[in-house]
Amino acid sequence: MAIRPAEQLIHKAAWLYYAHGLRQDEVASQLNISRASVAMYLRKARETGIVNISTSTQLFTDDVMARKVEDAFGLDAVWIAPENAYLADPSTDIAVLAASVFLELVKKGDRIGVAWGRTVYTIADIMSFADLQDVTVVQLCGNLGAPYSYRPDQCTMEIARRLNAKGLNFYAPLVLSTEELAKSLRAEPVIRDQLAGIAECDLALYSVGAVDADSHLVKCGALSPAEMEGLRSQGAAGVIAGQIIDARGEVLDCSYNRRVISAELASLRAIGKRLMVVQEDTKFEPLLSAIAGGLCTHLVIGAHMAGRLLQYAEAATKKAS
Amino acid sequence: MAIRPAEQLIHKAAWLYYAHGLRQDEVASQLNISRASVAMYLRKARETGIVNISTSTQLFTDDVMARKVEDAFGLDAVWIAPENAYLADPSTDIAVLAASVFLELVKKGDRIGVAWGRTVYTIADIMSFADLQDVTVVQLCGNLGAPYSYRPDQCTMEIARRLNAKGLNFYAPLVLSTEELAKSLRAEPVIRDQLAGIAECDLALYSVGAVDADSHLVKCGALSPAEMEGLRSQGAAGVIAGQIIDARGEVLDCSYNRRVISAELASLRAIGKRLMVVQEDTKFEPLLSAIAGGLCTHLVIGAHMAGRLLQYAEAATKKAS
DNA sequence: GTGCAAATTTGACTTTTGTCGAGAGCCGTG
DNA sequence: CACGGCTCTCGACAAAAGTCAAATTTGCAC
Repeated sequence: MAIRPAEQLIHKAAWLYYAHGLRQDEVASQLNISRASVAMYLRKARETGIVNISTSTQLFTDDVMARKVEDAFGLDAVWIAPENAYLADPSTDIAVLAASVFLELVKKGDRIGVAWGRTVYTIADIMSFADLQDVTVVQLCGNLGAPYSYRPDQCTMEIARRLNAKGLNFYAPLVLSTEELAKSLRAEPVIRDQLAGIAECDLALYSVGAVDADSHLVKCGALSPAEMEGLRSQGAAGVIAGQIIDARGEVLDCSYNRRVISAELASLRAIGKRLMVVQEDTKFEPLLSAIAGGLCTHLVIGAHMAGRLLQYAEAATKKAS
Repeated sequence: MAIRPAEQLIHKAAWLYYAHGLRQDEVASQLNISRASVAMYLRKARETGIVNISTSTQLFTDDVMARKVEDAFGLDAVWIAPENAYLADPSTDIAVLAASVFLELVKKGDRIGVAWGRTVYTIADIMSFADLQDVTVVQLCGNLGAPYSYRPDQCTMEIARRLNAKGLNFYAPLVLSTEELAKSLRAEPVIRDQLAGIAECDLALYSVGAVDADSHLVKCGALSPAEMEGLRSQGAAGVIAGQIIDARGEVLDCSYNRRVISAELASLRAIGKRLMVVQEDTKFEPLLSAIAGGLCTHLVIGAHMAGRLLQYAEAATKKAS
């Protein structure tokens, strides 16, 4: 990337202000520009990730509850957003925490898989900017053409933009009308390569969807409410990257799943750090399934959900003994 | 580390302010404290590394000159502080840059070797705070009892403090009066372990000293000006972690070196990232020696020094062809 | 060269933040 | 239980940073 003169100025201003600790007016006189310009440059510096301001998420993992959840479910790390203790809007709280955790987990040169959903998009939307080098963000599942603001490709691109990373989109629909077509499309070199590349990721970011009429799969028209209900009776327990999973966290054997273009669960499991973020309390069963299926090593949830998880784990232990 | 209630408050304030982007007065009303307290908590958050503000050092490596130096001397990365373009005090500029580079190179769980000198202490002094986990800072050489403000152990401890890391000091003098004593001391388990641990470091931070009467070795009384002059005529070209090196970057064969308790050069070379910082222009020859001896993979210097290095490299190439 | 649109820069104003001394609360000691 | 020393907190003021519309410069097509 060539260094444009404007960028040079932004960098100089940021350097003098943040690294040397000069005041804005001092920076202004150093660079022979007005202080107002300095203020503007500094904003740009923050927005481009030249300057990074990050808050430690330590305290959210240090939580006793977080430790217990880790132990009970064998997870690598758990962060718990203390509900209603902080903000009026609790779901934002989880997203903000998730974004920080995400940025803490990303390393230079990483390959990152990103799925789709309201949760993921919310995270992308509030995530602060960073200047990671050689980071690639890959889309984990096909696109949904629906006029939704948080389409899979948008989630991917927005996160890539925030990280100053390369975004690798998936130019295929999430779900096709026949199994044959899906099979042929998966065999296409472009698609095949993309799918194969998923297992090479270092970090995945996704949420889990519920199997009900509120699901995005229904809202975007991929499935009708009736079909969804049918799948549920067949054992559908959650939605991961556009695919239906059962209670064990395995792909449900159904026509819909065979028509989907998305990351194989085996590929997802091959990713070292699988960060799952769950905002809604209604996603308790889906989350349990995802954990059961080993689809999550790092977890960000709210205090209430954590409570339910622990309660469940305790009950299971008692029954076992 | 148990979480003290005060720390909890600091963390909450920092979280609301930096992660959620609330204003100080909003944070204050959320936490039911005065805005003045919030301001104070935020300062503490910055000072303890709960909040991290870092500026990308990208532009200093992107420099064409930096690339040329990298290529000419086979270094992994070079950062060049543009002299007098930025600040009144050019040496501060180098130290600020070095501190940023250092923080960029440190990773969680790292073991870091730190040597000693005015340069290193300056860096420690202006380095911003961070909250690295499981980081250990080890002292690379014995202590100098002299009443200097930048003793080896102080450099180590200060950096450890800033990083919230564990500091491992070296409880031995840098130089002893007889070779026998030095040898016995090196064989002591405590010392031996410390010396052995140096090769396990992931990152080293040091500068190189000049062989003249201004050297700290002279100022601290480890060597007399006359002795120093004598060493110079024996081929002394620089000082690394209290040891005298020759122009090839090898330990000079002399009594002084045999009386020193410090990291073996072989151990230093075993460290993956060796960050060398040179402020003074007078340290041209010492720097060349250090580079020749493979004691430096990452380099932070000023523009003037960079120019001299390139000039030298060019001349060497011409002579060779 | 000229004219026009877009981007950049600035001064003046408002809002937000930093600081400091005074006062309140706390704790061990005599 | 009164005392001094200590830390923590707050209100009020001063300093610094953010914002916006107007002015200026820049880039570009004609």
